[in-house]
Amino acid sequence: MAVHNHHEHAGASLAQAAESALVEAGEQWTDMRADIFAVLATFEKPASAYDIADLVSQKRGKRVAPNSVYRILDLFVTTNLARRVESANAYLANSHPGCLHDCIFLICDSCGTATHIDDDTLTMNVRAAAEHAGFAEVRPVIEVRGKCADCG
Amino acid sequence: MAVHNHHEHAGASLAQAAESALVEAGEQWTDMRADIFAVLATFEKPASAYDIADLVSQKRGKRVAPNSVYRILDLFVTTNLARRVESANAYLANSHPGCLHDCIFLICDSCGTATHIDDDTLTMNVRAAAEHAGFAEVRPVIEVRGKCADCG
DNA sequence: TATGTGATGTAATGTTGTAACGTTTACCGA
DNA sequence: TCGGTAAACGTTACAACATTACATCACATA
Repeated sequence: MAVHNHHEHAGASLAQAAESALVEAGEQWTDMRADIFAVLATFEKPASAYDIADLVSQKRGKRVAPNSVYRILDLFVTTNLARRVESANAYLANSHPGCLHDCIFLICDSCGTATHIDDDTLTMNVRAAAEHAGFAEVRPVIEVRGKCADCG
Repeated sequence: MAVHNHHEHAGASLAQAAESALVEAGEQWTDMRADIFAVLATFEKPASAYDIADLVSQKRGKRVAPNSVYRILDLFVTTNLARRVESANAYLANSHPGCLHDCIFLICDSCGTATHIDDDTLTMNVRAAAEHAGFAEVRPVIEVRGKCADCG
């Protein structure tokens, strides 16, 4: 089992960490980005770009188009502030930005909440298998749909 | 490394195998289903429901609505004749129906073609990790995006 | 024939994602 | 202070993916 130390952030601490990470990546921490990150971070379940657009629109009292949200979500994903959950067409805030991982997401089909596991051994094996098959620049997508402990 | 014997089917043999598997599952092998499976099986890349709808429409000389295609694709997925590739919003024919697996898909971001690996040890580890976290009835989604050998 | 069931057809709509292009803002050097 | 530039953001339109509700058809059988 790979050992790995995390800071699991939440709330203001998480926003702080996100800001640092983004600035470190040479990007700006604008009001819009802060708002979108804040909204994203309040979700337990993967949030769709449209969900976020609605909430940010409310928050600002002015319509924010999905389009703008996608742009910023893409930025967040490439800078590792957020993750896209492919099997849900939705996004999650990364609770430990600045720390690079292949996450394994667990999504409950019943209540929709998502948690994640970090198991570097496992994800490395997946990468290795793909590379062995001749793939390069691999980006593993490892998600597990199922029924969570609460819904069991 | 888990040992596992497959029949990797192709062409008519694959259609045959699919038909048997579907009938075995207590479902009918209709013309429509045969056509959709045939079209799906010609693809190297994951095929969207709309792609399939277009081709089947041509083949039949009559518009087949996406709706009908989705219905049948869902049936194929539940009976293990086809797989959904979550990260591509598309489907692949299962080249060894009747044989139950958690496949690992490798999708090339450059040319779009998909291959798959069967590594039961690896997928069992993913299942185990999810179950250890309290999840039940788990369905792993393991896909790797990257650059295939040909595009490298 | 009447009735039930499963498969398919039709139409409408909802959801997710992108493209193209215009406007604003922040910052920099003259 | 004045333009110039580039990044961020806004607006509109549209493309791609997916579902819902309901109608119809074919076939089996009471």
